[in-house]
Amino acid sequence: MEKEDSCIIRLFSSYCALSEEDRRLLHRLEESPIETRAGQVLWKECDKASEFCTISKGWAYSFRNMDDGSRQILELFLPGDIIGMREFAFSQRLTGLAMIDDGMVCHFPHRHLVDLFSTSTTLTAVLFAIVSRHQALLTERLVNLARRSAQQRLAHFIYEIYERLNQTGSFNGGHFRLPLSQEQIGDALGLSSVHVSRTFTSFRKQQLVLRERHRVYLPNPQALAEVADFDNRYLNDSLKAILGENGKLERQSESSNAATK
Amino acid sequence: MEKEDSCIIRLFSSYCALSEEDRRLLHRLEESPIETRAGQVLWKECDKASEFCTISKGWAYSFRNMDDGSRQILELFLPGDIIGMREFAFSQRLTGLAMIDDGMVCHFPHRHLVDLFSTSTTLTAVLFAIVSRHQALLTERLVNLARRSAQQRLAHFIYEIYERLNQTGSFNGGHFRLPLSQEQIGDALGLSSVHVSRTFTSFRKQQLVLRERHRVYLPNPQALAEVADFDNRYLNDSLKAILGENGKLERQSESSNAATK
DNA sequence: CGCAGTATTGAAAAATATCAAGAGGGGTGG
DNA sequence: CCACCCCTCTTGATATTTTTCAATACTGCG
Repeated sequence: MEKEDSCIIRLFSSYCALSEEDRRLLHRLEESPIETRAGQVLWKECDKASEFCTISKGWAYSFRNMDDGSRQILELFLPGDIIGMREFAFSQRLTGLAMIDDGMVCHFPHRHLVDLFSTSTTLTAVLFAIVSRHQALLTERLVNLARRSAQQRLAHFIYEIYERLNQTGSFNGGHFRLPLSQEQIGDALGLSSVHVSRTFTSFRKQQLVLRERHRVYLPNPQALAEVADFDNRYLNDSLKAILGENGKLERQSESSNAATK
Repeated sequence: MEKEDSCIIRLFSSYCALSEEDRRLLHRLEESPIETRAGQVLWKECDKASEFCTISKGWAYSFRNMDDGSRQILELFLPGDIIGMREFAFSQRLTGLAMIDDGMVCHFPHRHLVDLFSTSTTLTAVLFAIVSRHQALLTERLVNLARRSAQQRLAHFIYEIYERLNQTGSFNGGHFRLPLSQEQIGDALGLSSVHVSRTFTSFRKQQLVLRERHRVYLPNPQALAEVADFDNRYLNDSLKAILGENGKLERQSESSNAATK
């Protein structure tokens, strides 16, 4: 991995070794980076959907506004993520998308992906793996919302972010930035902001999570994972060699990601 | 669509016209049909994952057993669905899979899909569209669990099944079979079976849903959809022409599926 | 007929939401 | 530099929703 690699190339190459040609194809997906501002809404429900986008800087979330005025935050996107794959088969957006931070995104039309299907089997398979992992995240979130207490939900949410930041190497020191208000966290967890506050207070008393403004310290990540009933297979098993046996596809060395659990 | 078409060919051809070659490729995914019994567990969490499967008869669900002994049902699979795409990037199953009905399934290894990527751009794109639609279902379920009351959840759940059965032409007369116990419904909705029972009772009083054993009558589907705050775009918009502009891919006539909403 | 799984109903308990009031913090304009 | 304001967070009291426990009824089946 050369240092000039973009986020998306780093993402793909964590799954599989890429040819120069593959890199060139991927670069097409990041042709026109756009600066975005914190709070900016990139699209709303029901907007026309004909583009994906990649995020190379900042955090974003997808959301759904409900009839009763409440809001559900569905996914949290960190740098390197691909956004909008849900709507590949749809003509309209099913969820809105908003920036949390200032950041940088690149749009590209659905058609570029179809082009990619016909040019590189490797990239197609990797893309499929990425979608598959994304679905695993979504599934886990679903379990979290449906079956766990407020404490567990919040613990799971924070620990998942901690793990994802770890994976992309964005975690250093015992703390990280969590640029979400308690209201936004509540919207993500299906809880009222008041209850999120109470839960944070309780975590502070238990020395599980110390939150200060937008900075979070985890004195004992392992303990937090246990509270959350966190099983990190859905995050850490996704770099397996899908492609090993096919002649055209090379298995990548495993050095880039330590096996866990 | 010839009458000899299998479920999966019908599924794919609802997105896009298929060549003979495409059909032949798809047939490979249904080589070895296996009879299954009601209640049979096809795989459990943590089992090795190297196969997808298609379901051609009967209903199935994916589930997750929680540490506290409860269970979450994540997805409901009806005939024609492809199962296990979540684990394409994983070496282990993340959820179990169980049959509701007696039925028929066909297993095929992940590698067949990679082969398909390298042989047919059309099928690849359609597959992607199918995955995308599946993700839309999952997202909608998430919103349902996180943001709605028990009444709305149940209404949404039932109405979604009603719509899906309509789409595959499996709905006739004013009623359909819903072969799930109230406990299973609760497991799917994150509710206790007791509360599911109360909610059904309330629906009966409101003449929204009449449930008798495993048969469900909807005197007024529209009213049910309104209670559920149901927006059917996520089910009915997914057959758009993704592939129109690419030379190799033909847009299908729209006759097979009426536009809705 | 009896049995096992499933469904219903009531009463009490638990979890979470809502409402409301106040506290803290950071940016902005004077 | 200060005052003010807006936004976010905290905390308490109360209301609502859903769960749990328990008892009883129902249903299909051997």
